[in-house]
Amino acid sequence: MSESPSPVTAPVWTGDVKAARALQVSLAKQVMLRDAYPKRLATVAGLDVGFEDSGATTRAAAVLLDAKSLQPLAMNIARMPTTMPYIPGLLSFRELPTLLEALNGLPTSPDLVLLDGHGIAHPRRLGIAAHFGVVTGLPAVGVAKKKLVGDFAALHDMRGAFTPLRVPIPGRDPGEQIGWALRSKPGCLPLFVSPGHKVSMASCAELVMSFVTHYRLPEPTRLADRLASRRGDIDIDYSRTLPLADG
DNA sequence: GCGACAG
DNA sequence: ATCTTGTCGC
Repeated sequence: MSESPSPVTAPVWTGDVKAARALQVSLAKQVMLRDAYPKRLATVAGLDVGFEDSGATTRAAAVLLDAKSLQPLAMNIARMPTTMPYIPGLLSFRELPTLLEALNGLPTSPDLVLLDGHGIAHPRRLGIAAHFGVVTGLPAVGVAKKKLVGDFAALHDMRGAFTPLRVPIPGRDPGEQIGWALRSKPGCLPLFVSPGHKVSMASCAELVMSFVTHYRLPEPTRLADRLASRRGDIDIDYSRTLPLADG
């Protein structure tokens, strides 16, 4: 017998916090912490969410970039009615449905996805990037601007410096590492990077740094953030977009 | 009880 | 996240 392919299903908010947390514990077991993405990345996507109508509408932005030049190749915006409030630890139930719709609107599937929020650096090891990865099967990394859980030592104020983000474990001294505090830009607060799916702890920090130019945020997430928050537009390099049916 | 708390 | 003035530094 062959395994039934896991359906790409967005999480459904039923109002039951206990049930949502139980589902997270279950899905967290499906997270793959190994580098399972193309050695030579062709494309990388950035995903982020913003709100309209005072929060009544959830707006998700997806940007596809050339992994080498970091030039935008395509973008897509999706909107859905907001169905639940923000609850720390349950962010994916609020934003994932719209993010998946934005992703599906891209012309091609990316080799890697960067999301605004945490990967496994989460109370139950299933932040939005991990949840996204398990649900789509795509390699994903979480890039958060603030920590949700864990502690980290002082970090050098040098571009690219990173130190482990750990969570205590009764008994052992160096607790469990759940991610990294990354100084993507000197003089700026660090970013919190953690594996989402099919990406290893050992490589995720440097992987994210490979997408950072001179801003605090890596290009995929920075551009998606601008579109999601309508803080400006981005220039798509249509000359490199694969032609569709009739042009 | 008190502090923490992605977006 | 969103709102929104003032301020620091290259």
